Amino acid sequence: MKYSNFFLPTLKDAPSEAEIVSHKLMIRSGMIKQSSAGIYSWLPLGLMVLKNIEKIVREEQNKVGAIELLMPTIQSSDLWVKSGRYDDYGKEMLRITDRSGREMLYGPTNEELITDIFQSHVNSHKDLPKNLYHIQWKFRDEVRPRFGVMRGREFLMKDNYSFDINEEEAKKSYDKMFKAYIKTFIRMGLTPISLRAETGPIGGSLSHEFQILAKTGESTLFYDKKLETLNPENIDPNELQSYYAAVDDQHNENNCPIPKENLKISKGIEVGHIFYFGTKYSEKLKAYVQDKNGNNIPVHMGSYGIGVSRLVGAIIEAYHDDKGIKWPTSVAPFKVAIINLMPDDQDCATKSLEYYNYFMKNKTDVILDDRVCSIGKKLSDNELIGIPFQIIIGKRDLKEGLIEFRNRQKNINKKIKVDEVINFTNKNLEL
RNA sequence: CGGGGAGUAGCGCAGCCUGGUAGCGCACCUGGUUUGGGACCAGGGGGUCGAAGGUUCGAAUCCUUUCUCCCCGACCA
Repeated sequence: MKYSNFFLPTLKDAPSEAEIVSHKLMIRSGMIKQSSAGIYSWLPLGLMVLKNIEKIVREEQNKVGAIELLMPTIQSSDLWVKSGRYDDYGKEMLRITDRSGREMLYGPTNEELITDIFQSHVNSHKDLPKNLYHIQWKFRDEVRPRFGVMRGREFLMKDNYSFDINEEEAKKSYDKMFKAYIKTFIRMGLTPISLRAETGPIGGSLSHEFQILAKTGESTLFYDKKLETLNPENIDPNELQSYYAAVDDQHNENNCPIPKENLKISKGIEVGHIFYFGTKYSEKLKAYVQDKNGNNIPVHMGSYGIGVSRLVGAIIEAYHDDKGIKWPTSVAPFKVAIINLMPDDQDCATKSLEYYNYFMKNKTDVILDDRVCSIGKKLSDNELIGIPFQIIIGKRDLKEGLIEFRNRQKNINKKIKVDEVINFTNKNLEL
């Protein structure tokens, strides 16, 4: 992508409505524009990141055998009446009446719909286990939306639902998801901390929430330091679940089960939540299968959510400095930025294009900053949008056969010979 | 939903107390000079002052109503 052809409206000052750093940076870097309280348009740069996160989530789900489908945003109220949640959900649920006076709603979650889909097609224990998911926009009419996309009313969520014959099998599905979640967040460059959680209105008996570490996080976490150094290739859910982790109001110094030297305290942001809730919905919505003996039994279910749009904000909370965003490479909108400081200079233009064409051909996400504007603006815009690897081409260095290479995350600036730029960048991309 | 704050140009703000028909910085447009950190000079465009009603010869400014947005709290992916 050439910057001059792109739509990337950066701002020097954030609008006064933005308070926390990720919200400010998302607005300043032209990722989102607020439409109304808790509802945002995703501008091209923001959408790219959202899609990258979505892709990682999808890949990790598919790897463990979850099957993607897509359910609607607008649902009819009748299934919710059956499950008993039409009244329970209260004002958080956005209710809509269609032209014939039917009561509809913008789905805040999808247990009812998925259970209905399941029950109408699955009748035998032989079809189990099943794990279905979708990535869809949800709406919860929060009393007080805030923190930009981290607590919007409209948000993109990956939610899946597992169906098993009994509790023991359901726990296996649960653990599989648990593991997939840890891997998903690690792939995004984050440090996930899993905590045993309250089940809340979704109900059930077993639940974990996943927080990621960020200095500016909302909750304070107390946890075993082993949770900080996980090897994604070698995750044992049961072992992880046995490690100590608690949010501040559950933590008690006096009966903390682990020694003080192993206890870490950090701020976190919740980005995922998983539940096992047994037969709560399957009984109400008649999701029964026949077991080996021909008995109709309700399936055991779990549900698993990842806040995809929230992750965009959360990652920024975890990775930024006073100049802007520092994207982890895996989710960055572009991996490489080629910054031509002097687009009017023939040599600079030629060199920039040469690199640009190379990366385009090699399918590396690359942006060429070919704008005619001051150097300061160019460099600060690129710092703001936080592309991990920046190749800076200017007349001064080029005369000496040099180019400046920057790693935004590691704060590394380095002069490199022009001929080595491509190899050097590729080497960095592999890390 | 309780408490607090704010709506004036795309963004950040001043003006309001003490009414006289709107201003600054950035951004934008034109021309020129610049070129390794948001550059400079000159010229220029853009606002029914959130909305409605009222007071007044006259309202951004005073009064009333209303809408929106933000912050703190209780609640959540």
